[in-house]
Amino acid sequence: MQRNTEQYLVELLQTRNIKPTAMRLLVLKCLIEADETLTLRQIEDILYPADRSTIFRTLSLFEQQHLLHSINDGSGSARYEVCHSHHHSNDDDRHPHFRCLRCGRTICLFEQRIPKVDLPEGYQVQQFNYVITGICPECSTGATYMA
Amino acid sequence: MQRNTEQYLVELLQTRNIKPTAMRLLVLKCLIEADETLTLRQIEDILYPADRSTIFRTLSLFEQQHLLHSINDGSGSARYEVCHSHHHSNDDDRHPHFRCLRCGRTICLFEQRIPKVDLPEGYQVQQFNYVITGICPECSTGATYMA
DNA sequence: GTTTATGCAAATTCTTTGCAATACT
DNA sequence: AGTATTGCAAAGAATTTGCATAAAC
Repeated sequence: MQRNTEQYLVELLQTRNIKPTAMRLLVLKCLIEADETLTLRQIEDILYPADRSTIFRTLSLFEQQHLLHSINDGSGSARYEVCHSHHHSNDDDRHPHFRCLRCGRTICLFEQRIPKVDLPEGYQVQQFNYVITGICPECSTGATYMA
Repeated sequence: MQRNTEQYLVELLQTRNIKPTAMRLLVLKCLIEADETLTLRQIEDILYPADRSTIFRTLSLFEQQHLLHSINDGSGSARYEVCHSHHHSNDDDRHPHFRCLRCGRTICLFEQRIPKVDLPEGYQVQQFNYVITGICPECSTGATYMA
């Protein structure tokens, strides 16, 4: 890892009160470099032979400290993505996601906002989750995307 | 099961080209009578001692025939709900769902529509999934709802 | 009698935890 | 030394499949 990249990651962890260990830096780097959401399994593969439960606990910690959020896209496994807003404990940077049924990727639709729904009186909202499923542009054109 | 209720269910299955067996009628009835989404586990409990894999295969068949859709609310298990629109193979009746973190229910917000997001060129959309998490009115008022 | 549906058992996959070993301060 | 982190192993939960039996056409 480049020294200045590492420095950036260290600082990112510190802003969330997370002690920057080697494993945590690796997991964070992995998530930041992916331009799509990753499953635990995918991270495990990328960081092989790192241990699954360590990665799992790292992800849980990150989520608890609002450094990442997990999304549930109906694929059967949770997917993780680093938060873009750096407003602490406020996950209002959330955008819709698109899950491609052909290539299996779940892509962040950064350009879009999740349109809010007006709820009746009495609901306390914590989070919005918006997932569109279908076929992504790469897979539509015949040139099936292979991750 | 009342005779006229049964007749209704039989017809509903037939409109989707599903042979109305006893098990299928029970699963369908169970889903229609619930005013919330149900997990496989919940259906299993309601229909005890019916077999899990039979229910599972029934649900898969129903979904494939667009008689129900499954939603993924981040709770760790898929939830099922009968389609309201009876337009064949068109799941455009979808509404947002609200998952209460306290009582665990996932409620259908029938009054709301899922606001559509404009996607860039090239995306083929099949489905929209919108889940809001938080605390439901019953649980907010202190009188925690117990299913 | 052939096809379809069901029930049982178990495999698979994903998630999560207990605990001992290691590293850090 | 004392606390926090990691690795291994395995428990738990949800989903899915193989196969033999039973039911339907």
